[in-house]
Amino acid sequence: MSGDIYKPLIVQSDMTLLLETNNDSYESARDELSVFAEIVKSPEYVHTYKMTPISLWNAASAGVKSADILATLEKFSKYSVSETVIARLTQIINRYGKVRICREQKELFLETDDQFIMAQLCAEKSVFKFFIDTPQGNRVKINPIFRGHIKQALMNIQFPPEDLAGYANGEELVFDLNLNAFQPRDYQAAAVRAFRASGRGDHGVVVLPCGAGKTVVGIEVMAELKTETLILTTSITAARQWISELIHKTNINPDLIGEYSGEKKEIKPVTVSTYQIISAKNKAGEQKHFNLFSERNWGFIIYDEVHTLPAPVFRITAELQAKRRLGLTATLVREDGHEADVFALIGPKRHEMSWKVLEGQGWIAQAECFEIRVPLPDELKMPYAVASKRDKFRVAAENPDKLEVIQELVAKHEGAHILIIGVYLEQLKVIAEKFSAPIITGKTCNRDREDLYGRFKSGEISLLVVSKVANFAIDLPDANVAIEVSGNFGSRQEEAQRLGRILRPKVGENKAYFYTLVSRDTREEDFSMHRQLFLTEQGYPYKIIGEEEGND
DNA sequence: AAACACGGAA
DNA sequence: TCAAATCCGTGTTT
Repeated sequence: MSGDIYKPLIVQSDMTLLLETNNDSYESARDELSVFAEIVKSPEYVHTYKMTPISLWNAASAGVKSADILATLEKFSKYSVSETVIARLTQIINRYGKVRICREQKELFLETDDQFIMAQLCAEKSVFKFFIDTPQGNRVKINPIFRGHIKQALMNIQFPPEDLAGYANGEELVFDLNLNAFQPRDYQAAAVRAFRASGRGDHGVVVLPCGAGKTVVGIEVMAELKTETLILTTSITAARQWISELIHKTNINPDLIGEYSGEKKEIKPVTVSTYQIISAKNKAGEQKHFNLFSERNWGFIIYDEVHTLPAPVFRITAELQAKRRLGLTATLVREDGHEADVFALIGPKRHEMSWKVLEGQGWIAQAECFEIRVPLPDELKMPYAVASKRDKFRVAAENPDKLEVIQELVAKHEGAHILIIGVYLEQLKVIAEKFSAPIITGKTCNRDREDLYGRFKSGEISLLVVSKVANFAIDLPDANVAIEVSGNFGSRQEEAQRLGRILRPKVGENKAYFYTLVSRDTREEDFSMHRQLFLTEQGYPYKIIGEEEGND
């Protein structure tokens, strides 16, 4: 355990990890650290990771032991790991599963092997208010109605429970996969196995990059469970995508598949709905559309894009703990810190596939990311300086000198399919005009959108300007170059989504390019850095261009 | 019925 | 932090 200053890692006693990026073992260290730590900062030479309770519990739920983590830290660390870190780490990891929820016939119990923990729970009002009996030895009867609430309460006091109480079986639905139409991929099958893992499985989250076929994972699980299923999505477009995938990839009679949305109110053995309609309230202010949950005996619930769950859906999910449930997402990070609710109410992360691994296997295109820093023109320096804090961002984002850079990039990638993505309509209109390219905004009607998508796909149009619709529309066509001219503050998942647009495998050279333009020495740089965190964690370094005067 | 327009929500 | 986008519900027109 003697120190070795040529290793890449420094483990600090506040549970943060500093990783040098220009070290030979940087990449293997990054891959191993991401199992139990989250990246928080990614400037050029040293990346900062943090071991949080949730990141550690996710690892613990996958069977990682504190000794494994310690071994990884020792393997990469310059100096021996401090006692404080070892103690804290072990303490957090060991808490996972110390408390279990178990079933005996129709009754639910909270169980622990440790009488001191039981004593502690009995002293915690937020927890003991759900007890419906006095503890017998190391277990206590709880009210099944509050299975979700008690899990949230236990999370709050840092005792993430392991839920072994099982599920109510839903109505049977017999069908098979249509294996003539598609071939399940190895990693999708691995995700299904990890989710189903006997005993503790059938609730939890699967993390897969955009374009890796998350719906296929959901459909494969459905084919194993063979029960009536409710699928919740973020938009109508996504809902319809699920429906058409289900029709294409299974032999379920299309009459048995329904859409429950603002337009249609079908409740069928397989029903696809949106989070919004579930969150809708009536005049009295209480949950409308609750019949969606009570009308049929669902055996399985799929949460698409689980990182976007709105608060009301968490409330409902808390009541649905006896249902099998699968969360799907490309990124578990939320800017609002509701990861704990996802962990408590949906379940732990069961499987994660990194973008880099998929890239290596050729399932997604190889991507190169660049951040190009464009100086503010002199005439905007004064307006920027005097602008209020919140206007500064807009001034920087709309830097007109970005136009020239776009020009260069477009020239460089002649013949490519180029997508220009931005937030501010005014700016986008100027760009569209300059390159006489069509523009798609929220106002563009569906017919025009489809027409433009079609012409872009066929190659008739090589340049398309899109606004925030790019974040929602999942039917955007393939492109191999994306230029981001302005982004939405620090949203990490937005960045991930946008990169996802260009990652679908390409014919010929399987490569894609992603450029993000920011004004140099402005607040835009800070936000841009935050957005990139997620991608850095996934192994996509940004090359920064234009840091010094006389850039290219 | 289906297609649209508008306001509210979060 | 903003601006722009979504969906839902209701009401009106074809």
